[in-house]
Amino acid sequence: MSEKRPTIVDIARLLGVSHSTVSRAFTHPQLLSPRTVELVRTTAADLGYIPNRSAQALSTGRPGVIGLLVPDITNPFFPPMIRAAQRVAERRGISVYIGESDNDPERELALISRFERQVEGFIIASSRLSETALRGATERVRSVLVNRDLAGVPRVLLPAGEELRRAIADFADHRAHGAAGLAAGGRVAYVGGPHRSWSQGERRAAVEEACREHGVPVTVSSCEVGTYRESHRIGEALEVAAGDLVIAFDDVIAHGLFDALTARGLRIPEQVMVLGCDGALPVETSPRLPTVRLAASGAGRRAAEMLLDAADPERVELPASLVRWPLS
Amino acid sequence: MSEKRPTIVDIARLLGVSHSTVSRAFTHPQLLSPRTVELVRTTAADLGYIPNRSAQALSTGRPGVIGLLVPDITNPFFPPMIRAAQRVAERRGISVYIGESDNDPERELALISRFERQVEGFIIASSRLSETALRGATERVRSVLVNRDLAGVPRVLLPAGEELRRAIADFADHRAHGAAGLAAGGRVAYVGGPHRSWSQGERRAAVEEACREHGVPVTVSSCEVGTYRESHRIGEALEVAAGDLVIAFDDVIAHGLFDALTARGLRIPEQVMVLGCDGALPVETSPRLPTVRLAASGAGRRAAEMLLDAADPERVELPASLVRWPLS
DNA sequence: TTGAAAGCGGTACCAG
DNA sequence: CTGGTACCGCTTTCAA
Repeated sequence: MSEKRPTIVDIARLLGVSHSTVSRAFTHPQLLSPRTVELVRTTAADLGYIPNRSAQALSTGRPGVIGLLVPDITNPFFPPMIRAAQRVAERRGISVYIGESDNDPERELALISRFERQVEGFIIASSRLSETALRGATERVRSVLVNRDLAGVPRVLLPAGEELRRAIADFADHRAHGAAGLAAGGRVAYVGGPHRSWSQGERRAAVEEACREHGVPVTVSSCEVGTYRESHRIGEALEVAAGDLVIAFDDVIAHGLFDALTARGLRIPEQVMVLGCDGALPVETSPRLPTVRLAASGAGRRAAEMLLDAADPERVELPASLVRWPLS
Repeated sequence: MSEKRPTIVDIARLLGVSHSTVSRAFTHPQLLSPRTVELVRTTAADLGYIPNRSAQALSTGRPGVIGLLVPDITNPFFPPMIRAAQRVAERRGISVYIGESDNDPERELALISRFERQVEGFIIASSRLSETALRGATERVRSVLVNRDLAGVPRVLLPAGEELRRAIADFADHRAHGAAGLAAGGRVAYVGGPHRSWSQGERRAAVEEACREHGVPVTVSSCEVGTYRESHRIGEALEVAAGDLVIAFDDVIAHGLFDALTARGLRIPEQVMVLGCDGALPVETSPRLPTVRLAASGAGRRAAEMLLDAADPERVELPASLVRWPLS
């Protein structure tokens, strides 16, 4: 396998032209006579010529690759983002290195220094780095952040706060009017995610603010790892009563809570409502859980475009949508 | 950002040695005096030297990258595989290009030709290519297949057949003894996946054979796209009665069927059992569905090792395990 | 044990 | 419009 593939020199020799001509036929065809371009291109195709990216990278200084860093590829939120970014890159002839930090800042930093020399830039999703570390990295390599709000660095944010506030407002409203089996004393229980991330802060703050504003009591707890299994355990002990609204950091946690609460005999959504976040699970439950659906694909696409088109709009927010919400 | 990073020439000049010496300090330290090696290495570290992979690739002819092709990155089966392969590659200083074919043979082929010149080899998971096309590709570039059984090409297989047979044997057994609410007339309904893949054939064949062998009537149908939504719709119309066993191609389909059947008033698993495959969902249902859990991570790891260590054992099967199965 | 020099496969500048 | 040539950063003979 892998016979020696033809280079521009082979093509040049075959055509009796200089290899610069062959190169130009691909990179600056305007400088050449249409006939020459045509000739070069067809023989190149005949020979099965494919440019050597390493050589191009070396001579242009542009590697033709971007790095995409995620904390956890098995979190269903990321694959759609990866896919979208990849599609954009592909259309521009650019490849994507995938790097997974495993939620570990050390590993994230290691990945960055491992790749920084080889890529045109990074898309760093849900970075676990400290502000200092992240700023240092982004100063060395062109980067676009996803779900991290660092002033001065291009970033795409998927805030869920607005929709969470809406949900809580609806909840407070129904509660006040004693509608639909909601007891007057209903509370909100927020179960946060495992990491200190921008999303974490944003969602929690929104929940707390909205509850304060609407005079709804709220309790806050957190996961350590964020798996279904763990949140199920949390749900077994969670202080919840009929009339409450349980808000989870994400859909996986929401599902664990949902199942645990159901097992405790609480009827959902009639007695207790469970609201998740992300909207990227490949499966649903029955009854289907409401969620704040985030534009993961949109974020991947936008981030890639910002990175590759070097566009300026440096802080982009993509709207979320509250779906399957029974109170609106 | 991106100041000019130091090259071996910078280090060489600083030390008053030739740049070949610097190069050797990294690639063939045995050839140098320990003092020189030490000297070069420390000043390299001081300067923050990072080798330029493109240059290395160009001069050695080895790109230091492998390509990992999957049909659908949002299918929860693949991320653990990607992660595992990535870890192995990383440990060897090799990066991973991720490519998604979107279940489209054309796209898969396009990705292959786009990458083949830039990678040391491919891991091709669940290829959708015809045998001819795939053989052509694997002749040009070193490749390891996952879940595709092409003689002569190194491959890692995750067969589910044995465990499916076991499940059906259990089912037939219980049915014969009229145990646990299983009506004597119970049947097996197999709902296949959307693609003609090796796994598809393997699972379906196993189900049909085992049913024939045990004298259990079986019906076979198929998904067109394989989403939760679609399989839910299929479940609404599926011909099922109390005492039946429903086997789905994967867990996503199983969940759709499960919810639809539950909505039809069938109690699961008391009246109807639903068995999935893969065991990679980030969430579970309640009651938790049994599944044939495949070693996705193991496959990623093995495939990467086979590719990078150029080892010979060319056909590897990784065992599956039937989990949460109520009849064993 | 080290240096000099020739590539690897392209790009891009300078002439003509 | 096209050819000649230097160069990108590193590896690898070949000599010394």
